[in-house]
Amino acid sequence: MISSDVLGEHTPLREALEQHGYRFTDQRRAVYDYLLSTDCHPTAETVHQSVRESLPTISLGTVYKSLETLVDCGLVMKLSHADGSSRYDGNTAHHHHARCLRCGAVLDVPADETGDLSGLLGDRPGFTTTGFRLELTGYCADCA
Amino acid sequence: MISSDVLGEHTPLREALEQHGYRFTDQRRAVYDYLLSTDCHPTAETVHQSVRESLPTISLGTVYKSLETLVDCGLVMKLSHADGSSRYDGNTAHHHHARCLRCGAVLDVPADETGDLSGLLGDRPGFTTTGFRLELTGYCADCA
DNA sequence: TTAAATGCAAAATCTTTGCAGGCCA
DNA sequence: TGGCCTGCAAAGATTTTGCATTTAA
Repeated sequence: MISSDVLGEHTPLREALEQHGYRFTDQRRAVYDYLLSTDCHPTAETVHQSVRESLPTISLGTVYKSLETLVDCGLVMKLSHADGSSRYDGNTAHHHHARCLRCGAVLDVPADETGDLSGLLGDRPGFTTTGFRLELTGYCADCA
Repeated sequence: MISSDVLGEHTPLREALEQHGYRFTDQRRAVYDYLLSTDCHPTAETVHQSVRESLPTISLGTVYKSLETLVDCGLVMKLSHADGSSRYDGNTAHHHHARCLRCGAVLDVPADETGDLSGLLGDRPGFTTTGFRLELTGYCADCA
């Protein structure tokens, strides 16, 4: 297949994949592009349906494999919600999530809006903390 | 079935169930007792296997239904982790979780060990925060 | 050229649901 | 006694896996 990357637009993705020993493919690019293009936090199924608009032959299995590859490269975060479903987030800037208890929507919350939480990191008895995940719960503007 | 609750030991559970319009049953009691007895955060399957030691005929379906009932009563928390699996926690005191990135163990972290995070609550543009869930990630003592 | 990735479909998991019979209130 | 709850099994949903074919490097 002829890549549309002739102008070098996807160099960061290409380099991240190469660094982890993966190949650059149209499927992985399409999945990544879609995650970057949206603020929502789609399920694998949603990713599949959306990516099929530009790549009609991509299979759901490949979407799962591509997502796993991107997570392994650190380009994408895998989230899990209280309802147990897995969702994916292509926004790698440090941020948290706010989940509406009524409608289930998930919004991004920039880290600088929550104050300095770096005190959470470091050693405590029995556990060395290298990171954390924070999910705010409450009500979005529409449901408040 | 003859209840072993003749001494009133399970009054809190009984009252919580009644308050929400549910009946008190041996299956629900056994599931709840098991969650209170352990510090780990078991999956539904683990709950089933453990509860069967005292209640050999309980089915996995009933375990799922009992867990859902207990969650609805606010007696149990349903957790979901980055790996997508659902787990359950019978510790209702305010606490956070620390998940080991290597072995997957989940430890409880008392809220008073993480400093005051109450500043996270309240209104921000577009979202009213009523609570939050914090998961520390890092390495447990065995894996550090 | 060749090892890795894809597409497809089957399999494996995990969770929910429907129903006949049993049990709590 | 009446209606909720259980156990069972089947269905549904989600995710993984195996393999022949295709493709990136």
